[in-house]
This record gives sequence, C-alpha cells and structure tokens, in this order.
Amino acid sequence: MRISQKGLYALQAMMMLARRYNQGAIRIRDIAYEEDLPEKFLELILLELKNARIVESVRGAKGGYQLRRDPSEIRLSDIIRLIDGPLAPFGDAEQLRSLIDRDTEHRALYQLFLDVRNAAARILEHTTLADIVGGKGPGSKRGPVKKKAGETPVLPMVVPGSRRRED
Amino acid sequence: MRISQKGLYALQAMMMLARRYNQGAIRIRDIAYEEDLPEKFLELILLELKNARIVESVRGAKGGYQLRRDPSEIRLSDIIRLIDGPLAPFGDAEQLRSLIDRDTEHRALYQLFLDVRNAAARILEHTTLADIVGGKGPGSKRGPVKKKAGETPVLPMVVPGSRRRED
DNA sequence: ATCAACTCGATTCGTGCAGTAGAGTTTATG
DNA sequence: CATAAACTCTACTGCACGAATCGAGTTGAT
Repeated sequence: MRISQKGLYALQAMMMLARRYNQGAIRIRDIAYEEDLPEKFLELILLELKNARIVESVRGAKGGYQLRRDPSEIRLSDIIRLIDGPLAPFGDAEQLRSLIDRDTEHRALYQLFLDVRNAAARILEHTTLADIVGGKGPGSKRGPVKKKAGETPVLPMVVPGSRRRED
Repeated sequence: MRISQKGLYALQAMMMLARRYNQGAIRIRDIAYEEDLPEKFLELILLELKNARIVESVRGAKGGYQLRRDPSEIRLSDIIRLIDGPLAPFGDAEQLRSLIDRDTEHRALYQLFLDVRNAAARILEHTTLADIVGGKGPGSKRGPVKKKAGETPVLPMVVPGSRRRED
C-alpha cells in the first residue's frame, strides 16, 4: 500500500479541518496556504472527499470546506482507501483470499501479503483524525491506537547513535 | 509499500529456486515456463538478484540460476526491498524519523506511517524463503512468523457468509 | 567448434501521478 | 440586484515508472 503525494495532501488537509472542527468553513485557499499545498490540486482532492461525503462544502462568499462528522468518527483508512485504494501491498484483501484458496503453490506467500495488509488495517482503521491532531477535545477513546510492543511512542526519544537497519 | 508485478515475479522465482535448493542450477526458461512468467522480463529480474548477490548464475550449457545461500537465510524483505524499495507506505524509515523530529504539525501522522512500516518490517524481516516453501528441511526456527492475534491461520477456514469490510 | 545460456543496453507502450487551466455555477452581502 | 467570493467540473499536459520485448554480445561446457 503506497500513500501518494495526493494521499498525503488529503491527510494534511483533513488534519487541518479536524483542528478547526465546529469553527465554520475554511476556504481552499487558506488550507493551501497554511499547509503549503498546491491550491488547484487541493481543490480536486477536496472535491473527491466531498463526493465521498467525508467533508462538505459551503458555497458562495464566506464559503469553504468543513468536516461532515466529528474527527473521532473519521478513520485514516477512510481517507487512504478513497485516495490511494486498498491497504494490501498487492491486489486487495478479497483477491488475496481467493488466491490463498486457489493457488496452492504460492498460498503461503499470499497469506503473508494478507498478514501485512491486516497489520496495516489494524492500525489505520483504529486511528481517527481526533487521535492524530493535538485536539483538546475527548477525541476517540484512546491515544493513537493501543500501543503494542515495538511501536514507537509519540515523542520518539531520539538516541542519536541508535540507528537501526534502514529501508 | 506496494509490491509490483515485478516484485511478485521475483518472489515466485525465488520460491521455486528455494524448493530446488541443492539440486543444481535451473534455466531461466524452465523457471519461466513452470511459474508462467515472461521469460525476458524474468531474465532482468534474476540479473538484479544476482547483482545483489542473492542468487548466482552458472554459465554455459547446463547452466542456469541457483540460490547463493540457504533458503532460511534469505528474508522476504531482502527481495522486496531490492525490487520495490522501502517498506514504508510513504518515503522511507529514515525520512519519516526526520519528519517526526522536525514537522511538529504532522508528527503524529508520520509516526503512524512509521508504525505501519514497522509492522510490515516485523513480518517480512522475520520470514524467510524456507518459511514460505513447503520444504521438508528444517528451514528457520518457526512457521511463517509467530502468529499474533488476528493473523489468519495458514488454512484460512473459509466461512462463506463471514465477509468483512473489504479493501 | 558450437551451441546453450547468461549479459546488458536500447526501445516500446501504456498507465498513473502530479499538477495546471479555465469556463461555469452558486450565493452572501452591500 | 449586482458582484465578487467561492466552489464545481472537465480537460489537458508533462513526466516518470511499470512491464515488457529485442537483439547483439559474451562466456563456458562438452
């Protein structure tokens, strides 16, 4: 699952809308300026988010965009799936399950792909915009997803010499 | 982290080489035929794998390709990183850490990307070719990675009505 | 010697990503 | 009601990358 530049822009814009939730609509231009995103491109993205009923627009003078529901009700997976498609590293979950059933030679490989997709889904479906913005409000029930062993804490404790294997 | 068609071909070819480990070299043509991969494209892929010292070639008549080390010593992440690049869904781990340090506005977002990459890395760095081929040999120490809650068992127990949310 | 087999640069074709342009429509407000 | 602010939407471009294919060249087994 690759997150494109467009996907990143979408997430940034949504974070900004989440921070200003319940403070009225924001103009595309202001989002673009404050987040430093290409304005016309952002326009396209917001249109997609609107068609997916995640945000809504207010037309005319003093118009702009705002979230359609509470930040705690918008999962990151909603946004990513919309803009960048399935979370699986290859194909989608449906297709992988089918391959696991039919392609006995490569079953274990596809099963692994599915495991990777499930790991990503577990994170991204359990994290909402509210978890991601510093918002004072209650947000969802917990911090950025229940921390399992190995996940880095929010303030990462940078130990300069501790460089591990890189991507 | 998207796995391309090329990446899938590479993994399939490597699985086949792993199955025949210690049985001499196999011709490109035979791999292509048995795995049903485009021959000339596969040639390119094997060349890359050779330059990365994962496989080796035997030239001349009776030549072909074979693994350079035991299947249990070849991690899937080795192959995927070579062919398709970093495991992170956006950028690479290094870059994400840097963004987490510098971009305070979006810190939590990049942290999440890093969590996703770590989840994928944890799976793909702990699974070797030996884990993936049905091989009778000892392979590595365990099955396809220690199963944590939520990972599908190898034989997936298909309950027809139990369709969950799809990608 | 000869042929199987790998090596490798060049090329093609299509798709998708990233972004731009501009005309059209709606509506708040003076 | 005029008008400017703002969204709506279609079209288009440039470029890079993915997925191959081709063919000439080199090496080595027998």
